Amino acid sequence: MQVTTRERPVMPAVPAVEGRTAGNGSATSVAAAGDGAAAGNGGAGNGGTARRRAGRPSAALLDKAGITTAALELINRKGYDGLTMAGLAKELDVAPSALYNHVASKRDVLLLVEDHLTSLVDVSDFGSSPWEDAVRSWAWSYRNVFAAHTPLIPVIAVLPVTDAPQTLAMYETVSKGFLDAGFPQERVVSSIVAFESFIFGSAYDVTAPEDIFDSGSMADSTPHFTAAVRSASSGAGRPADVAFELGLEALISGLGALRG
Amino acid sequence: MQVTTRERPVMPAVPAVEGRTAGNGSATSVAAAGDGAAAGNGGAGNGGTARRRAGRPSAALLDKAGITTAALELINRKGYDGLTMAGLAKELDVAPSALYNHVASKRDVLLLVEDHLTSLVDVSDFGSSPWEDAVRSWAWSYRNVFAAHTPLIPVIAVLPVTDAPQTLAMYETVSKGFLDAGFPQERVVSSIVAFESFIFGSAYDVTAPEDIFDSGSMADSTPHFTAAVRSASSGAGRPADVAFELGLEALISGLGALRG
DNA sequence: AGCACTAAATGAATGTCATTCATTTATTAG
DNA sequence: CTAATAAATGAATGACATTCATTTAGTGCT
Repeated sequence: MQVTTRERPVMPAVPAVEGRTAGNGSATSVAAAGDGAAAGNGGAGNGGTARRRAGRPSAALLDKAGITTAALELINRKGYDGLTMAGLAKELDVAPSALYNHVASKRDVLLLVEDHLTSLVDVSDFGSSPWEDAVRSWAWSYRNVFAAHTPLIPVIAVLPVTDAPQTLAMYETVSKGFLDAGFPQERVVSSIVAFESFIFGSAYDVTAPEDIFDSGSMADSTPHFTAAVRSASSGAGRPADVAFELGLEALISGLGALRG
Repeated sequence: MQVTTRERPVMPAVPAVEGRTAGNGSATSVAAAGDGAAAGNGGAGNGGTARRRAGRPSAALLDKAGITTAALELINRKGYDGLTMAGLAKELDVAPSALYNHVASKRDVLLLVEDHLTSLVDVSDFGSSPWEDAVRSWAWSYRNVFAAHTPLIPVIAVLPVTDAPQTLAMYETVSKGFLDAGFPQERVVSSIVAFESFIFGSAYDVTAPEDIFDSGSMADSTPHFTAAVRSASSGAGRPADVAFELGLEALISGLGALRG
């Protein structure tokens, strides 16, 4: 079946030749999403573009870098619930199905975002500062970046690094830092994983509501816990930060002992 | 609008009086989902029950304990993707909308499951063993329980304990254990949170694919990391277990130092 | 006993999504 | 020049969670 009788007024539509060299191959290079320059579409300004004709446009409207940028923009503006394929398409002024010429699924979009965010993690102290200091700044930065992106954590945890070049680059830098600090080669990966596990878990804490430990009506039956919660509240700094600092320093001194 | 002309052959349907005392109040008691006895429905056997008549049945078909049990059964059989409200309803031989008389949302179902699982975490060593040993068995048990239920972690992390009595009970036991071991009251909650963060993060690791660190074609550009991955693979035990052990022992000795 | 109210079912929408498919148009390889 | 491929559109499709009107059964009050 499939009867599709439909007249549409043929409207020639503007030629739309933007001045940009085709350059950027799309399938081969694995998303060098670093610099946001690519895939313009200005964003603002085109309020009410005339409906685009069907068929391949002369210059591609989409590429991975542009999709990544738009996804981040959408996430920042509306949160992860607001990140829908339809919304992303609208942001890019494109039909939803067009996205599937560039990514295979929504998960792919999340991967692009994840890899971009990882490139924001600060690894600059490895090589220039003592191991303890380098790990400390890396860990705080890593936690801070992903605290605002916890929905990505389940994705990262199971993500083969092959699919995420920036992530792989971070591991390389950190691994070298651990090796140079005297870690035995067989322990490097396990140690990094231990730090990462703590970091991801701690990222969730940041998003927890203030009253998460309010025992409410059950306070009577949980005296020790209730008292501990109350006395903790006077401590300085956000609770999530206090716990992170505590655990991080414990890991740094505990794992640091593995060095030769 | 809403025209609903529809004849249905009136079929008396079996009286369905199951021998069980009504007992169990549903709204008041906050889910004592411990023993799975409640809300039978056998599971197997009733292949093709005659369609039930609309309207309130003489004996309630659903309660929180039954929903919890069925949800767990479904999760074990089909995973979290298989846990849908429709599927859960089918498991309980009930219309999907019936569930909403007992839970407000799917999230509520996840909360019931979470709280039940928490009751499976082993806290028995607190009070009977040295702090180090008690924490160790608690942490391993906690991680193992939730490794099979990582989709709950985002829920737990933001869950006010008020809504989860078993979870609160666990915190009470653990808090007392920390206090008895000599932890200053103001540090107890932060310390527990630090352990928990590590535990949740580590639960994800368990589910990671074997080849997660395979750097594939990028191996050349990541020599240190690639070498570290290779040399780690000869280590004993599952990688996730090795990392967990390493981090846990570091936390135990690091945080243990806080005691007076 | 009668009556209003509430609890617990059914069944039929609803609305939101991700994803797929046929079709159209443009570019590129042979 | 022609076949293949790439990149759009627009119209389904199929899961889902959730809501609503309706039906039936217990409960509390007078």
